[in-house]
Amino acid sequence: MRLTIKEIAKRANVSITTVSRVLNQNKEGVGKETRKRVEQVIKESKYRPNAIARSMITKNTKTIGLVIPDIRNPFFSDLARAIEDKANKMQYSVLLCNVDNQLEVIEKYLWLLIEKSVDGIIFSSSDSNLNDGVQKLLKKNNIPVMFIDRGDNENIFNGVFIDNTEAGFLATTHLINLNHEKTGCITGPKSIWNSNQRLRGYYLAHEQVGLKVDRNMVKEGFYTMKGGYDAAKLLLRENKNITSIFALNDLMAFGVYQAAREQNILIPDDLSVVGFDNLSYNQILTPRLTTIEQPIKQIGGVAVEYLVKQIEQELIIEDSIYLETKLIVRDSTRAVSKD
Amino acid sequence: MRLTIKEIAKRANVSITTVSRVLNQNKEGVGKETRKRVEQVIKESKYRPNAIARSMITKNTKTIGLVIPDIRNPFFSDLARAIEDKANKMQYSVLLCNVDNQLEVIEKYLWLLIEKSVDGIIFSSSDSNLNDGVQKLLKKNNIPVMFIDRGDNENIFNGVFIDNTEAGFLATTHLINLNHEKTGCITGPKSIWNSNQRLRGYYLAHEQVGLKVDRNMVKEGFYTMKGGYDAAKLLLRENKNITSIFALNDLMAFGVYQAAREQNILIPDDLSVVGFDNLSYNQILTPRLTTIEQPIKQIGGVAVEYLVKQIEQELIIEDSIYLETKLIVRDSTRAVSKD
DNA sequence: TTGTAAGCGTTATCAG
DNA sequence: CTGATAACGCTTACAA
Repeated sequence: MRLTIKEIAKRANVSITTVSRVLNQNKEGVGKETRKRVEQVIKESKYRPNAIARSMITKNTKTIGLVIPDIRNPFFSDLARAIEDKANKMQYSVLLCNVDNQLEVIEKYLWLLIEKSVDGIIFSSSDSNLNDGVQKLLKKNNIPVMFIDRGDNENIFNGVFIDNTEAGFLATTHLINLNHEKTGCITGPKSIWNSNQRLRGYYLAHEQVGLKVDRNMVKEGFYTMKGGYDAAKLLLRENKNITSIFALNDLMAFGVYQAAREQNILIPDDLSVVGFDNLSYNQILTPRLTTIEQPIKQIGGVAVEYLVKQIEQELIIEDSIYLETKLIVRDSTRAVSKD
Repeated sequence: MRLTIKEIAKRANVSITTVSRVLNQNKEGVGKETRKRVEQVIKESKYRPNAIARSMITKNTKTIGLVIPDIRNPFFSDLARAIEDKANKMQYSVLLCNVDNQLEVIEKYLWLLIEKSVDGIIFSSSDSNLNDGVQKLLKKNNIPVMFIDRGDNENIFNGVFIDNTEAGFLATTHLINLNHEKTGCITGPKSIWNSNQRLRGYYLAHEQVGLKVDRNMVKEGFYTMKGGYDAAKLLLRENKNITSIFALNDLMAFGVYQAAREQNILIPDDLSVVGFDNLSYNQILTPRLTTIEQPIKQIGGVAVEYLVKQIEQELIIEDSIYLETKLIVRDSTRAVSKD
């Protein structure tokens, strides 16, 4: 059986209270000699306090739930890593939940997280609205939640975001400034809010300079490589005069590269491409991809930080946090000569 | 405050024991009427039992720790996903631990997992030997451990593996059969056992046909894209007559593609490339990469399955499990004409 | 079928 | 400075 505080107390010839004090308070409450003896016994016995029992009293588990669509998506693995690092630094552990954007799975997991008494939840899912029941449950159980990347429409919970519209505008304007008048756009799933925002930026950028966007120029690519590939093929087939493509995430931009290569379309000579996310693994692409950088590490870090603030200071974060994006111009975009 | 079983008992006008019975046993022990009433109250109150309190009694947490180098490595995110899926199906949650192959971090995390009383651990790290103290601790606390991908030299714990030597042999033989007599090899870190095994397969394949391997033909690529890129450049510079490269994981093969493209070396015309892992995201590569398929999903699934077996049946798995690999021939390898 | 009570391993309260 | 003792919210004998 596992060692308990009781056994340590016995071995050190003190009360369990004293052992507990040694375990928890660093300075006061225990005589120097006693402390030394207890510490010695703890070390010798390789005793570790039972966090479960501790949680019963303290009402915290030092654990946060991370709810994301799929850890295999490199955007989310980058994010998960950032979150885990920061959480770890702040003495929290991370429970991983892949929910595939499925409402039932999300709901099931949230119930589980409640049962397991996580101290807080970091949440990112396409479904912009949490199931109503779960929402109330989270509120009722007073579990702090931070959204990242993808928000809830009703702003019941706060989060860490970027200005997707602005970023979409930025990327599109970059292409327009390069004289591209026929820019296709490959979007994420229609249900995902941030994709719609980025698309909105794309439209706004065109509007601002009086450019009209053809209906055929916008295709849904589902935020996947394959989706981007398929959408690019459609785009290239239906629009002979297309000169550039704005993919609303890097994954889909990869798909565009693939489609272009298959059709012997040269990037950037024949086609300029802009992505979104600046995933670490897009280094592999030749030519290097021009893209919007999301401060993923920072997003994760800030999310944890504010979540812990809410947890420990029982503070309510009034507003969502918005972090800056940046256009990173590399080699996949080039100016076209004006007609 | 959060609802407790006591409150539910009060509301349903029964004892907490009865509520507990309704919560846990599905068929017996409670009268039909009573059960119905209690279930009704539970539902209305949106009551969820406190898993922490339950764990105190039952001595299990329905949680497993997943210790891996870095979730951003697509091999490990594929694996993590597989593990999480299977664990979830078996009613377990997954605590994520990125340890970057650093011994202190590993040790710190294992202590944490012990404190948190995880029911079992799935472990993958380059450092082939666990710290001795931790090893004993795991044994002493009787925590089941399954290794995956990377084992411990001393076979103190079992795991799910592939035959890396055989797979390395297979891949190399494929190239040799294609008349490649000058095949470079890009390895993982020297400290990683599975890389050494794959390299051994590479040597064996050459030996078998009486081919000598030049010292310059083997470079360390550290299992990273950048490492593969650097190693490929070295390989190409130092060996003018090289006709193929075997990268000991796909990530490094990506780096080889990049280096080749930069030097206008055509794959497979000028250079054949074989990878290892068959990561889902290597679809992006043109030409499609010939590689060794690791049954990642199965590895994760089996690891969880056997871990849970150990946990629930308190069964000791006698031997490690070895799963089959497969050579997937695609477009990155081509025969060279014999001199 | 139902309920009483002990106990899981801690922390917190209060007394000595 | 130290120690008894009561909680925490459940499950599980054991009793009725």
